[in-house]
Amino acid sequence: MSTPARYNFHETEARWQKVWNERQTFRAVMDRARPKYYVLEMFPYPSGRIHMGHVRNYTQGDVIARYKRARGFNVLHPMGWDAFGLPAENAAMEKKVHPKKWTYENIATMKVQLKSMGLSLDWSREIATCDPSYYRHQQKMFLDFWNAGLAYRKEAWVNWDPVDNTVLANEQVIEGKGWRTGAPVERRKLTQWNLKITHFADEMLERLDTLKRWPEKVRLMQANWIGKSRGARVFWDLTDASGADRGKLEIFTTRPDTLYGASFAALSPEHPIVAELAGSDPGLERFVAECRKTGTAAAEVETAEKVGYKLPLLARHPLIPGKTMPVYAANFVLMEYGTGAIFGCPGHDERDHEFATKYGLPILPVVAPADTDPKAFSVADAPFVEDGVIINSDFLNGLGVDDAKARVISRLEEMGVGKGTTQYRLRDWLVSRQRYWGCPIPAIHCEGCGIVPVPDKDLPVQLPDDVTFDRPGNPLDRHPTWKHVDCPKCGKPGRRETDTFDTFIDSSWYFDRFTSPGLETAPFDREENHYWMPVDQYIGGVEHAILHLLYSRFWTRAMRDVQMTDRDEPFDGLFTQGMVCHETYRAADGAWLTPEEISRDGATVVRLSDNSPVEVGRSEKMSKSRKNVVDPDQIIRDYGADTARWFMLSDSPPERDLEWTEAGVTGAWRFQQRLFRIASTALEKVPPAGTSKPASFPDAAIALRRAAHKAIAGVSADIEAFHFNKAVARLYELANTIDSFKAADEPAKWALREALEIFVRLIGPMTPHLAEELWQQLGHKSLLADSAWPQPEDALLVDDTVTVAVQLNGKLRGTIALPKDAPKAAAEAAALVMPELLRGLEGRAPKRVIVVPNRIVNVVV
RNA sequence: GCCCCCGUGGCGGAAUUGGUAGACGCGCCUGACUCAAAAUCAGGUUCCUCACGGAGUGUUGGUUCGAGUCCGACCGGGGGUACCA
Repeated sequence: MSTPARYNFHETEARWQKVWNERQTFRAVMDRARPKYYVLEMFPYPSGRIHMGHVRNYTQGDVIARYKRARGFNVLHPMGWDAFGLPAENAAMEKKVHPKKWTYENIATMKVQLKSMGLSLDWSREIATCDPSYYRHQQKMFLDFWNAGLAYRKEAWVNWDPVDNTVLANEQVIEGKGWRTGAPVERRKLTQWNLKITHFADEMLERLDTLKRWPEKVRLMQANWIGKSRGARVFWDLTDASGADRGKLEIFTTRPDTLYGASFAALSPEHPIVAELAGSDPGLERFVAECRKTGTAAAEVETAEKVGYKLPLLARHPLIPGKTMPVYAANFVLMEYGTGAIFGCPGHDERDHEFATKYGLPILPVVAPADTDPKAFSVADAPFVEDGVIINSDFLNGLGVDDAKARVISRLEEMGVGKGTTQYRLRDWLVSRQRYWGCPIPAIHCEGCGIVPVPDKDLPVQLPDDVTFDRPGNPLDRHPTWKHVDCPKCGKPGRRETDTFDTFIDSSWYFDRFTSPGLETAPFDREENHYWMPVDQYIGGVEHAILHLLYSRFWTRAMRDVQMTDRDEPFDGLFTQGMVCHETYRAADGAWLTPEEISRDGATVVRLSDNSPVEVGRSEKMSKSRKNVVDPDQIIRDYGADTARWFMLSDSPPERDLEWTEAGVTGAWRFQQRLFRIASTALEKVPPAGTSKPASFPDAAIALRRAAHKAIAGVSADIEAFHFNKAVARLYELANTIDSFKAADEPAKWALREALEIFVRLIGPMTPHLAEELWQQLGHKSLLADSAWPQPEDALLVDDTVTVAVQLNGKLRGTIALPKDAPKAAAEAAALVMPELLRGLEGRAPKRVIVVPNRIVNVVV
């Protein structure tokens, strides 16, 4: 036997990539006769180089794409670039390179890197969101939404990121800090563009239940973010100390059942009534200013004491004639939620209790635990927030909380002093950004006409190239000429809007654009879009559970409302993959070290440069700051794309974090080599392709055939269920079985070829280059990428003999081999003569014997 | 605080509907090959015990002929979210 050649992945991977490219194997064309399958991974931001997170994401998507393709689906698997964004501007400031140049150079680099992974992508559909041919349609859609009342400008308190010098949407503030910079956000009152995402709050919440192929976790996060709560709005008459009418106060509450326990009213410091009073009250003005200073960071909020400022007003209780209560401005009342005003019920709310205790306000219990004597029940020390029975509340006494809510709301409505309402936590999407490298907002400010849309004929509003980044702030704003345009309505000099769109708009419809990427006259062709959409399988990081995934659901509905599509949801199936982690290393001086800077010998780890000891830290998400990054380029160069892909899929379930280890990679690499060797050795024995099937097989060959056909069924099910690690384990098993198979006669050799062919087809989605190579060596002229997925023979999926466990009182005593579906009596008889069982029985007679066919016999004494 | 998820060998992780716990891989050990090493190949590898056997899926209690899986309480880890009235 000749020594098998070593597998040259360099040459092989490049060769097959070239073949796929030249034959345009993965080009997608609409074909109504075939079922479509749209596989999409979240497109990358062109930051410079791909990282391991990309490799994991795109490997998973590629497995699905290639698998579905083999199963006969017309697969669309495109790739593009989320190309607008702040890093390009930061690069411009630091490296004096234009954002456009920087972005396109990064795209070029990353495209080469992605191509080296051997992904089954249709590159002819590549798009970049910074291309005017893309964003012109975005501008047009925005104008349509504006026209339909889904976009508006409003002055409001907004989140300002002081590092990026721009406003942020609510979703982009994480624990009081900017999502990109981590800087504590400031509150500013500004006039900004908003999209009316709240218009769809209820629909988006309701439809979550129908997204069966989304992770439960993501649906839950979105539901919490939308935050629907039922309650009531209640109107309180305000008077001053003399009893003179001072208007009405509207509050929101989810606990109208506790209205009889009210002891004060509190307004947000930003409430209009407070603002008005502050004009003539310097003390109040100081209080409001003080509240504004307190940050919104989680730690600050938690420790901040509840403080109030008593206003010269009294509120009349809507249900208790003659009862009035004090009115405060209070720092814990938010202007953005409800009506910016509350009533305080200290007996049944933590915050109100703290506030009332501090200011000596009455604390009256109006709900008591069901089995407690109401007279003995006190909430002086702590509020009672659980369900119970209403007390001290006139017509509500004796009711449960839910009944009381319904009863009091109908009473309030009868009296005309309140109404039942639904409140959402979700707020409208603030989309203007005071930045250059984004899609210009197509609007013109005119002194006479107000804010005017840019006419269709003037679209796209293109970014000017000649901008400077020598100063902070928005380069568009200080551009000498760009913003000076005439009003399209009256022709007088106007001013162009210099804000650009939040880049999350760019990514809210790119999946639609992929269905007709070159179309100039519209964002997409209706028929193409109707054929390909929705995305059947979307894959990306869970960090977008709210941001991108919520915005995309909104944009899809907005397009529907302006009659562009008839679709409600963009993504039929969603999978969120885990992060790629790596150990961290620190030198004695505390400096982080890269994996290349260290050397490992058994348990000891030292620094390569000077052999000094290195402290090994826990595995964390790969990040530049901790230096625990491994460059995919390097891995692909040293081990090949197939090895990187195989390792990404083995071991860890795809939704969980994966720890990247050098040992794991070399293990994956050795397996590629071993496979090549197993196949090469076997190839010398097997009959040529197309040899007809023998009439019968020896037992060993039947066992091999069973193993191969079971692998088909198992791997298929595993891929469908995103259990790639289990599919990998099955493939190892099949490889081991093939490796140890001795093909003595012709039927056995035929079975060996069959098993090899099945194996090669099963690894096709995972290690496509090696599989394509072996497929060719097996004597096939056509591409594996164009071949159908193997079909298992049903007869080979079931065994004719099964191993049945025999237990004594539930403890395993041994196993017996029985024909499949043997009668219970036969199983029992076979078990009862087992020596291991008899020894355990010690002569006792069985009280009961439980037989589960094909599984277990349990003897009970 | 509230909501959700997860605790299985030295490690990553398997285990349809409750039915032989530890598949598969990594690591480690032994042996073969080699002057030697690497690579490769063969065997072993949950723990205790020489063995027979026993124990074992975070802890603890329960349901069941039988529990990693179901139920209760607790401990630990992770994620989401929050003065949301």
